[in-house]
Amino acid sequence: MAKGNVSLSVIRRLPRYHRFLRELAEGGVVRISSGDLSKRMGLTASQIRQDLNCFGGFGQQGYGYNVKALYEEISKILGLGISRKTILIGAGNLGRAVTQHMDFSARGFELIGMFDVNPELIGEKIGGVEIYDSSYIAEFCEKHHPTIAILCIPKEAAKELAKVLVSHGIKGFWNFSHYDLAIDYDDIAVENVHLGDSLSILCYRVHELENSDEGAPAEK
Amino acid sequence: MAKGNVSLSVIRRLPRYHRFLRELAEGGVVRISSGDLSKRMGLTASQIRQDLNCFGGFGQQGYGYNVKALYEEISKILGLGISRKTILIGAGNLGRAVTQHMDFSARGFELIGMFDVNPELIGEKIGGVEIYDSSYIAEFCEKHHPTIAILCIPKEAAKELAKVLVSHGIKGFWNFSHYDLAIDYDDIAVENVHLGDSLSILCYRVHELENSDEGAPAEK
DNA sequence: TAGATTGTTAATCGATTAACAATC
DNA sequence: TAGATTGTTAATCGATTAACAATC
Repeated sequence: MAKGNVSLSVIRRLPRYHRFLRELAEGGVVRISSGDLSKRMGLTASQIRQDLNCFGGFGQQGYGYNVKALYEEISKILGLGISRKTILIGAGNLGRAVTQHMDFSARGFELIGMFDVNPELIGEKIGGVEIYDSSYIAEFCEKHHPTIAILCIPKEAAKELAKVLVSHGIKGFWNFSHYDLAIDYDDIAVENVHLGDSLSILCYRVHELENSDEGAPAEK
Repeated sequence: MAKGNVSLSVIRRLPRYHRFLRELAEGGVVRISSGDLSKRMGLTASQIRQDLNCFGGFGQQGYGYNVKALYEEISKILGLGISRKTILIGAGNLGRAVTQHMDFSARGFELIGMFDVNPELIGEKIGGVEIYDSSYIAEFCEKHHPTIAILCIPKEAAKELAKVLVSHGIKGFWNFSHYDLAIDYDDIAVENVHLGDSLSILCYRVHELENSDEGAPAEK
């Protein structure tokens, strides 16, 4: 589907296109031009057309793009809807919240088990999914062959555990631990969610704003 | 402190430098060269020196960088440690998990109140911080003057609420709602955390990996 | 001093934007 | 047909990398 290698910049914009298109479709919009979409998204029309043409010519001259069709195309490009057995490791506050907050199944992630080292949590069910003892992970993987792991554990544990999980067939990590998983494996997909880094960036930007305000009149 | 305007690419790398330097300092490492750090972080030495020199010359020829001093400098650049009154809106699973999971005070965020529309939650305390009724937000802001808001609410609510919060003095948003806040305000700092987009990107990358595997021998 | 490593300038690379012929 | 808008090529812009003189 993709014409050659698509840059990370483009890929990172795809989910946002997908989101806007879904909203447009839900709002009953049938067709949209790159110009119109660019205004809504705060991008240039050129960029939108360039991005989409990495994957194919989905538009029509003089018409624009069919919202629903384009939405479906991007769904396919993203690989949404392909079912993938998923496990979550670390059923603490964050792990449980993520489980309850995200619609995993909408993106094809089928959560089949959660794991924790805390004996108090073991046996509990969150959204119908049982929490098992972490020592059972290897055996569980051999039995059920999950391919995705969500890591909500401290960084010390993550580093060691990642190796074990890879050796048991995990192909993708959604990593919430404060550890950059990507460095060690390049034949494995890793998406890091560094909430701490994100909060630090907010901090910088508020700080920056305060400094630029000093003396300078409010811009608008 | 900053020499002119620093690009977003550089800023987004700062928290990661900060994280690595803290770990090095904790590990007892006193000095480090850009070359050594580049290997650990998977960057080029050139990039590290370029990035740091946006803010000042923190190194010394022939020696490298003093780990602790550089860590402190980046802390200052990021504006960590400046106390900012913070409120959290939406004390559902995600909001409560974020509260318990993040060390807000380490970055100067002082959580002074949480808000929710769910009557069952009102009056409850999470980590010593009380959950109030959302209808009390405006009054609370007038009284306590928070400058940061963490949004853990549905996107419909976020759009409307953001306006209200801005009019009551909020300068920075940590936005977990599925809504791109940045478009409307550019004199306000916004850091969006789109967990759904992040999961979609993981989906794409796993998908891409599977496709590149087909036929091609395993790379390594 | 000699070796190491920075800060900084120049070269390269990649991503974004502009332009426009093709065409619905 | 005329107007609109794409797909795509070329131009620009910005970010990364390389190189090296300065200097600890």
